[in-house]
Amino acid sequence: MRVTTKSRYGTRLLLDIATYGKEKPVPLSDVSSRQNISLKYLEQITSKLKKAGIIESYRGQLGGHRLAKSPEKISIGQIVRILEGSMVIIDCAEQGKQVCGACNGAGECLSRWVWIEAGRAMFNRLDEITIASLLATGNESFKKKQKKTPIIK
Amino acid sequence: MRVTTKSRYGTRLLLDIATYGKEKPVPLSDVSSRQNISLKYLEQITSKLKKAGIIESYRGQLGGHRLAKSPEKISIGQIVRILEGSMVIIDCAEQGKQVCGACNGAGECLSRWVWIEAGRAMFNRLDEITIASLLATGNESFKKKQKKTPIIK
DNA sequence: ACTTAATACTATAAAAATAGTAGGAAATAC
DNA sequence: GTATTTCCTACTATTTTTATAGTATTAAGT
Repeated sequence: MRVTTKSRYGTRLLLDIATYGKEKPVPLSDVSSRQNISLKYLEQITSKLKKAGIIESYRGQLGGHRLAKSPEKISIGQIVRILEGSMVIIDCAEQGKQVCGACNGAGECLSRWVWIEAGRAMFNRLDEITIASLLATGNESFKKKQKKTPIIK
Repeated sequence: MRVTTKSRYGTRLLLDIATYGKEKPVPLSDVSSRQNISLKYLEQITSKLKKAGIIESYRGQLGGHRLAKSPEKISIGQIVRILEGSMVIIDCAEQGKQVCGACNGAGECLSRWVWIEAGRAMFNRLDEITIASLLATGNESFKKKQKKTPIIK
């Protein structure tokens, strides 16, 4: 169980655009070299973010991407929902989807609720964190936590 | 991003054992037919749960598995930690693991904290839910919802 | 002792998801 | 017209997940 690179790269992409895109659109080639992420892969990510109204894009020379909303209004929860393939912890727990056949047997319906809860807890937290809050306060609160996590090698 | 079948089957397995294993050990063949999960796959899951001290196993005829702890002391968080391949949301956010190279670049260290938070929020919730609490609250409210519907594994 | 029913272990294979590439078309600035 | 950029679609490689298979071991019942 892990957040895929789409969400992780997407978050870094938006942090990058938020940081460097105040004056002018940020081209992906810049993001690619700063973040060390494949240009072509970034293109796929921006495509989704654009369709979802998170960023706006400009073609041609001097083109690039910028945030379509203020960083306060972009939560990590949104980003993950947009970029992650299967949104919630298990497919059949998603809204509107059919309940799985195993629900007939003992246990699955009980446990299905658990995964809904797990996803809810995670997204509740992720919805509290925004691009703005990350840029503003994330740096310091992170540095404190980082001391607790030993860096090996 | 999804919880794998290991955790989901594992939870159902333990619910099953908790339900049917009060008197005698529960053989996996029973669990397999009740839960409609491959016997061989269940064997792999029990192996991990046994090593982690969640269940105890008995070979031979009349053998099977039973809980090694009281159901109150088995949380879903534990189960997921034991059965899920990459425990936390991203590998490099796990305790004791090397921080990824991208942390040197802008953004990743900021965002890395996010995924740690996400995992923390999820596990905090999952640690509150136990096999016992599931069985206690679940039996009435969830068995009603069971319907015959398409199978999603 | 022999049969049966179970776990234990290790290896392998099939399927699905993830991660990344490739090539070219369209737009825009100079 | 050229350089730089997004846009779009398809493809491929890799990894992870999800099993299956086969054999060995253990214990109970007869």
